[in-house]
Amino acid sequence: MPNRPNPFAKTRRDHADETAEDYVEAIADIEIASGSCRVKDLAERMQVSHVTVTRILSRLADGGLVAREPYGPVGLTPRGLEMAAASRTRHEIVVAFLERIGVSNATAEHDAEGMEHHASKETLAAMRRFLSRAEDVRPG
Amino acid sequence: MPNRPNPFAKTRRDHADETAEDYVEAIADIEIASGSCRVKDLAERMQVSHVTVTRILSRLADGGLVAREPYGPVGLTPRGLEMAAASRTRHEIVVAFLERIGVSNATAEHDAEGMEHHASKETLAAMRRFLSRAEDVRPG
DNA sequence: TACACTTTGTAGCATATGCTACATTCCCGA
DNA sequence: TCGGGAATGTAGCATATGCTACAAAGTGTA
Ligand SMILES: [Mn+2]
Ligand SMILES: [Mn+2]
Ligand SMILES: [Mn+2]
Ligand SMILES: [Mn+2]
Repeated sequence: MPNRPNPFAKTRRDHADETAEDYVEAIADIEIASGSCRVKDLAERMQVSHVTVTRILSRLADGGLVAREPYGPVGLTPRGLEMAAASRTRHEIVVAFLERIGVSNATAEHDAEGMEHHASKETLAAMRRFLSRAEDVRPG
Repeated sequence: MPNRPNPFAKTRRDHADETAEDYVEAIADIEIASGSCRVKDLAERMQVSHVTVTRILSRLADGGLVAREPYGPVGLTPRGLEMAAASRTRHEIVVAFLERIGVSNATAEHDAEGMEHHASKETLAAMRRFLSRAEDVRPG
């Protein structure tokens, strides 16, 4: 029953997972880019206050996705790492797909940030198929 | 500046418009399907309690999108009608597009309900182009 | 007409996510 | 080492969206 029979309820469920997915993905990104992730880095990335970040990180820590100690850097648990990897993969598929149908990179990044959370496995599979076919047809 | 320079902020803005867009679209749908739209119809459609619907309708009425009187049916103002038409058009484009890349109708309807709010003009234009081309290529 | 059922409204609670203002801690350079 | 700026934490407020429980209004049928 991945798709219970109401689109609006499904969208609400997608949104309930969205913050966790975006934050763990951002944490992984920032760790890779600059060695360690701080509250401040996330606040800048998300364009919210550090207060909002701190509260959300507490919840993610309670949920076993994030490792936190006061005034320390932000880390990911094994589960957080897993979710980050999956989120990044999905993000990349959606961005690549949008670009392939002719959307500019900037817009693709903007739209994908929201759309990615609503793309079901079936839709992601369709996007992947489309990308593969396009690669088959065009050389390089 | 339709795209201010942060994907997460853009996604939050998309979400801020989402409820209004979905509700006016639903109201228009229900009016067409059954002659008049009641609180109860919306609660069923959205799969939420009638309390949630009532509160949201009050806000939409304050915003000049919805016409309300106590215990009466739910109507749309001219602005509400406009928004409903635009929302429906966009919804149909996204659904048709997903189906065209091979997603089943049920999944397309589910995913589109969330994705539609994040599809920028540029992305919608790309989807439209894709649909037109596909129509050119395949007969019928 | 009267009563029962349905529908809508209201009170009050909960969670998630924003914010500013202020307190505390950390860290680096003098 | 210490003093000040940067980073983080906390208090308290706001909005949006969910809910249940109860109250009030509307509707149809006996
Ligand atoms: Mn995202
Ligand atoms: Mn969304
Ligand atoms: Mn929608
Ligand atoms: Mn819709």
